[in-house]
Amino acid sequence: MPEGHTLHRLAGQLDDRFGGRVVHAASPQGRFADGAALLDGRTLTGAQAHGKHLFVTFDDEARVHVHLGLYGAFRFGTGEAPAPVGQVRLRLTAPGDYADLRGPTRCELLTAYEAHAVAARLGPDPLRPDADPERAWARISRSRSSVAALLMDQQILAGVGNVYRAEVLFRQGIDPYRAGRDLTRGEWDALWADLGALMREGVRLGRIDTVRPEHTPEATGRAPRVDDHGGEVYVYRRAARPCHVCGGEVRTAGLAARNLFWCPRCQQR
DNA sequence: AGCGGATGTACAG
DNA sequence: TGTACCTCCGCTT
Repeated sequence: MPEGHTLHRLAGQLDDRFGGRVVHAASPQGRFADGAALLDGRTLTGAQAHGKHLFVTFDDEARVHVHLGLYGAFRFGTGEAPAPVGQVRLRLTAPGDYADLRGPTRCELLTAYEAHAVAARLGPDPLRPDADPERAWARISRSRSSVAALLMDQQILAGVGNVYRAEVLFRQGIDPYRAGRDLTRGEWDALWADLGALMREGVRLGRIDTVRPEHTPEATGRAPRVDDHGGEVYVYRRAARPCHVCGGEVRTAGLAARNLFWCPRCQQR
């Protein structure tokens, strides 16, 4: 379930479980065998996320750069690690703890310099304290592209995916097809602030929950959402269903090879 | 049992 | 713009 919040949460979990410890690294599947061999027996010094990219640092300054792509995932376990089932790209173990990485689109060993270069290509990440929203606004406020496309562009904003895009535009009442350069400064400030709040909540809970208290199933009596991303949302994957706020029909359309969801009645600004 | 879609990205043309 | 990547899960049969 990888949007930016997932990677920040993973960085924290890797830090908690393996930070400062000597780890055993292996690639049961074999596709990261060379990298795992170089890391095996080293001390894992820390893990950081920048947008959807994860960097795990070791005592020789080498970094593992991981991008989960659409279906990559880490799974953590305690106790003795069981024999790997299926395709495990990277397994990290330390006494009493293990972590399995499956299905990433990238898992590679980088130098500190190369890792910095990867991060430098990304826009500001609402989850990072060092993020500078002015960098994103400078691009957005000059662009003729739709705000929906701009929010997903990792060189403009890092960490926002299809769920946060749909949900933040709904919460701010912004029509996804509006051009970036037609947004007001006030609208941008509200988008940035809301993304930060939503994504921090996502890190805390481990799921994407965007529905305000007054619109929750408990408050309105409607049936709670049950699906594989787990959270309560306004519009994401709710095409043709009634809007939680106005009761109108949620719409969907393709936009840059992704499915966009929005409520035309609530999002007219 | 098998199909298709998914919270993402990169590359071909 | 389309397709490949290569994993999981829900849905259909």
